[in-house]
Parts: sequence; structure tokens; C-alpha cells
Amino acid sequence: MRSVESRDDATARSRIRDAALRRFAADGLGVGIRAIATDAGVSPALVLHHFGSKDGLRDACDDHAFAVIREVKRVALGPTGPDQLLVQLASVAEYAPVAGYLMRAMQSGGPRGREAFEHFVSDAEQYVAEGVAAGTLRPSRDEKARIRWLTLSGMGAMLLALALEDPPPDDLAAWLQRYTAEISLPALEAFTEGVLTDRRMLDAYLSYVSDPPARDETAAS
Amino acid sequence: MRSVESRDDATARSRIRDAALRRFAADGLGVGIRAIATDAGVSPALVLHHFGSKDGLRDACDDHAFAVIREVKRVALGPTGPDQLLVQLASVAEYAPVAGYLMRAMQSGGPRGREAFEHFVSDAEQYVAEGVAAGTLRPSRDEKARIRWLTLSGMGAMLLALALEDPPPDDLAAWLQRYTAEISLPALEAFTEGVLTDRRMLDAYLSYVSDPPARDETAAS
DNA sequence: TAGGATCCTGAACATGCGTTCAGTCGAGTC
DNA sequence: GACTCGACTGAACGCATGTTCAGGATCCTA
Repeated sequence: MRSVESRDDATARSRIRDAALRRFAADGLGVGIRAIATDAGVSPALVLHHFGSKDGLRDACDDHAFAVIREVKRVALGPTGPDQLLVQLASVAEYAPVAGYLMRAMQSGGPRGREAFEHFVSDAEQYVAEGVAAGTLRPSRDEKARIRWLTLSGMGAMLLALALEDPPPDDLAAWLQRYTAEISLPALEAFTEGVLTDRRMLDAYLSYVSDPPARDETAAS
Repeated sequence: MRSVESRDDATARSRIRDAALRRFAADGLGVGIRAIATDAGVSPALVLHHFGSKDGLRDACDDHAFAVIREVKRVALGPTGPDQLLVQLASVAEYAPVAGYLMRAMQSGGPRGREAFEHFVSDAEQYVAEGVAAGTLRPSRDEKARIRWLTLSGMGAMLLALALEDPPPDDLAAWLQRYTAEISLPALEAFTEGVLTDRRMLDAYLSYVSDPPARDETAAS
């Protein structure tokens, strides 16, 4: 009715997309179009009118999420781990839904989840390379495998912790900070001092992969 | 189709439960009763007749899964990590669906997922305590937090890797072994040599939080 | 002022879900 | 033989989902 509201109305399409982002982040990707439409204050049919289908809506969410990530990475930098990008993202209240959405996307897997995941892997790639070059991170015998494992572990732990939360937290940023606080000590401890006391297992593995593997012990037919 | 099938028929109820276990493991907990009933060669109504509801069917799956785990743990021995119990379980072809089901249960979260998760945490508790006592594992400043983090990371990484797989692998045991092979080097490397080169971040954290978190009953530093 | 495109809605449709129910079949019991 | 009881099924119900469609409302343009 006013110019202010009509400015909101001009972004009706993006209002739906934002509502979808929020709902997806809060309740997972299974939420119905009707719930999203209600949140946005429109009819379910309008959602389809603008995005064609629920999949089209997901496309728009993906595009927006990746755009935000790209923008944020252009400004801020140097987190301490592959999962810290999300924490930083969520700490900006405006971007919290984007962080939540990306988490749900990875959690639900599939090609879209994989795309989001690879995004974080390549982010970690850059960050680890810088750390190794600066001398703060040890080099790895297989850098690519280590980065993938670090991302898998950091993200996976976070996603599992979130999934186990019941009911799902309403304030994602606060939850992420609490989670980070809980894992900081063990993670730092393990990553600076290690977990194993000696090199026997590592050396055994290294000699195992360098020599032709003789496999008859653990195999069960 | 007399005595042989009637022997199968005597376990009609368990045949449904096994089909459910397999289906749940393969396609996630979202699969419908009709699909399970078809797999078991019965009508959907019979599933409800035996288990009351889909939730009752899940109860039966949980009970059976935990029973198998208890039995396997009684026989087999010390794995090398919190996620290796599942790998060992799946390596026995007969128990692979159980392992897959437990993974899906944790993935889907909620109270039931949490129950499964806590099962693995307490398993890791015992295993880590033995390792520390034997001198193969370093003690932690907060043992409870470390065990939780280790389980969260190991399981989370595995579940995320599985979720990203598209389409979901049909042979879970083979997939788990391939996955283990991929992460063995970086995990062993990080856990014996560490990832960070110096103690600055850890020391900074330790001085930041004055002393280890509240619960230190078991911490005998 | 008229025409047309765009935004938007209410009511439906098709589908799949978990679940219910009336009733059939077959074996064991009096 | 009649009766009972559990296993079992086919057909339906109620509900929620994504989607479609005819048409109303609004605004821009000619």
C-alpha cells in the first residue's frame, strides 16, 4: 500500500526465495511448498508461477547461496578449518539461512549436495595450500586426499551433530558457535599433538601400500 | 512349496523385518511400506498386522540391529576407530543390512538416531580407554569431549560420503572398504604426526579458556 | 479508453503415503 | 461337523504432497 511495502512487493519473487531458504534451513529440504508460500505470505500457486516447480525453486536457492558464498569469500578470509566458512557465514545474521541451507543440501546428498560439498573442498584446498606455504600446516603425503578427508570430517561431524539435535535448533548461528566451542579442544589437541603415541600404525600402512598387498586375512567369502 | 516354504513362512514376520532392514539401508528410512511388503512378498496390510505401524516396524529393526551389534561385539575385538565397528559389521555379508540401517538411522537423526549414535560413543569410550591404558593412545585433557568428537567426525565423515554417493551404492560392504582405503592415509597421518606445525593455536585456546570444561570426573591429568 | 501482458489466487487433480476394515483361508480344538 | 483364532489380503479412507488451470486483479502501453 505504501511505497515501502510496494518495494517489498517488487521483490515478491525474492521474498519467496528467502522464505524457502529459511524454511529449508530450519526444517530440511522435505518441507512443502505450502509452508514456504505461507511464510512468504503468498499462495502456493504463485511459487510455481515464479519458479516452475519445486526443483526450480531449489535451483534459485542454490544460485543465491553460491552467489552469497562467492561474495563473502571475496571479502572475508582465512578461517581455521574447512567448516569455519559456514560458521563465519552464519555469524552474519543475514546469511545464516544460506549457511543452514547449504548444510541441509549436503545432508540430503545427491548431485546438488555434492556440488555444495565440492565447493567447500575447493575452498579448503586454497586454505590448506596457504597454510602449508606459510609453514603453519604440515605437508601431506597425499594433499588431495587429506583435504577431502578434512572437509568430509569437519562437515560430516557438524552435519551429524545437527541431525542428532532434536528438535532442530531455531538459532543456527548460536548453535554453530556452541558446537564449535565443544569440539575446539579435542580438535586442536588432536591436530597439534596427534592421537596415536607412536608411528607403528602409520609405518605399517605405508609399507603395506608400497608393497604388493597380500590379502587373505580379513577377507570373508 | 510345502515344507521348505513353510519353514520360510514360519519366519514370515522376520522376513518382513529383514526386507525392511535391507530397504531402509539401501534407500533410506523414507521408503514406503508398500515397497517393503513387495520385497517380502506379502501385502502391505500384513506388515501393519505384525508390527502395528511403521513406527513399530522401526522398533523391531532397532531391536534387531542392537541385538546383532551386541552379539558381534561379544565375539569380535578391538577395532582401530569409532567407525570401524560398522566396517567390520558390514564385512560379514549377513550383517551388512544392519550396518546400513544403523547408518541411515544416524543420518536421519532424531531420538532414534541419537540412540544409535550414543551406542557407538560408548563403544568408542571403551576402546579409547583401553588404548590409553595400553599406551598406544595419548590421553586427552577432556576425554569425554575427545571421544564424542572422534565419533562425530568418524561417523559424520562416513555418513556424508555415503549421502554424497549418487546413486547410493548397492554393495555397502565394498563401498565401506573403498571408503576406508581412501581415508586411511590422511587419517593415520593426521593422528600420528598432527596437522599443525606448532602449538600456538592450542596454547592460545588453553589460555583463553582457563581450565578444561566442567565435567572432569574421569580426567586424571 | 481499450488491449494485453503480468502478477496472483482458489479450486481442483493425480499421486503416494500410513492406516483401517471387512472378510477369506487354513489349521487346531471341542 | 461346528467353532475359534491367527495369518493374510483387497479395497478403501484420510491426508499431504507437487502440480495444473481458469480466471480475477492490476498495471503498462498504444
